[in-house]
Amino acid sequence: MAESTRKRGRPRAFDTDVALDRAVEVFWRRGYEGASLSELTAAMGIERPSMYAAFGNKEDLFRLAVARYAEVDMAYVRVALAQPTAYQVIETFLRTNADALTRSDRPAGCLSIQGGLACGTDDGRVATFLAESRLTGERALAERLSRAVAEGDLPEGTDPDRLARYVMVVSEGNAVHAAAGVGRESLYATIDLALRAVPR
Amino acid sequence: MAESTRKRGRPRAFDTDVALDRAVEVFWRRGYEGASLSELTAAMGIERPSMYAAFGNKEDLFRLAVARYAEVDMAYVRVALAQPTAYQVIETFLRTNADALTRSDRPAGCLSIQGGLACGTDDGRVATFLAESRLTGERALAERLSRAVAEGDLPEGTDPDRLARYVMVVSEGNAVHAAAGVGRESLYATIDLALRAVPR
DNA sequence: CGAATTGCATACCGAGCGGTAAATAATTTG
DNA sequence: CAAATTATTTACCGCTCGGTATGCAATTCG
Repeated sequence: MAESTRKRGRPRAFDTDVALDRAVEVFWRRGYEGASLSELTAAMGIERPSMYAAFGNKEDLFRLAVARYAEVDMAYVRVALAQPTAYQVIETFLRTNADALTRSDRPAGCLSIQGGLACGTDDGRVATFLAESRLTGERALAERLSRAVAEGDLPEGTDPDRLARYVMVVSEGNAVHAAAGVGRESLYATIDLALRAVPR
Repeated sequence: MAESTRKRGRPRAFDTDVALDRAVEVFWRRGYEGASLSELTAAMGIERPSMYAAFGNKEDLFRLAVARYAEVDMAYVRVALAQPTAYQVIETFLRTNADALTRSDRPAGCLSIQGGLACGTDDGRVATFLAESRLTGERALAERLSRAVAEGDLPEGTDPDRLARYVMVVSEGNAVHAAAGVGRESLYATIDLALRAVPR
């Protein structure tokens, strides 16, 4: 952010963003619980205490990883939301989402769903956090669609919340399929069908 | 199944199906990894060695639990597949699925998805198993829809595999939403929209 | 130059994990 | 009845988990 004024003490020997990207990948493949600190720190190229000093604890690291994921791997959402018409917003969102779910250089599927729908001993805090972060995306889409209704870009009486939820349902279902190995072209075919339900 | 001919040795002091139902619930709430043997056996009302003697190991127990889940908690699928028209098959499937995802006496969501999309050290065997079991359902639906195309119940040229996949995507997305606490009425609203994409 | 501050590496902690050995209890077979 | 068989109970195993105490290395401040 700001210019890094030289700090006292021994300088950090690794780049926190790079380390975070590595952590994203491990959490993505393994889920929150399935990712052990040993695998995480090995992938991040640092020792355990460095991770604790830099990021807090495992749960903190996961939340930061999800934030980084949203910034880097879900950049397509902002592009989609900027499309001129509601239909284009939805189509772009679903197709670029499918692309992201099936990138050959990334784990299949979506961190937000892979991360953990159900969890162990943490009283579901992680699952709740992920659900809320997905809901944030759903609300952003709903607001964009609401604007579209106001602008006459969607038929009068269209419920933007319901439409946004439907679009998210399709994207989440595609994420489940992608995690199971379904390929990009198949996801596209599903989207072709799903788009028939979008009012225009 | 068959009449239980008296067996030698000390008789089992618990009902395996009842115990399995309890295990289903724990796996459903916690996921495969999140469910510890301590919590499982406590819920099943038996000690650890009894579980190992009766079911094998944790992974075997999980597979049996999923089978039991398919038989008991997904009985609605068979009802849906038996509907007279393709549209009714799909609508019944999605609505009864939404009911199952939001039963007040059961965990929210779906064991097959909650169970674990990504897993830890087991090389994804559990995730693969769950994906295959979902695929079995998708194929059953595809076959039913294929018959519908042959019978002229769906427009000529309709691809039953794609349509089946779309329906499963909607049901899986709804499962993700349900796990996050979205209620039955909201799922119904999504289904109303989703059904607009179904050819008729 | 110290002195202070910060990060790194080794080695370790208690707890919980999945799984099991061994002794005992309940039943059928002869 | 005793022998054989099977289930249950208690206590335990080695391992890995997330997390940390401690001592050393690298840097800035005065």
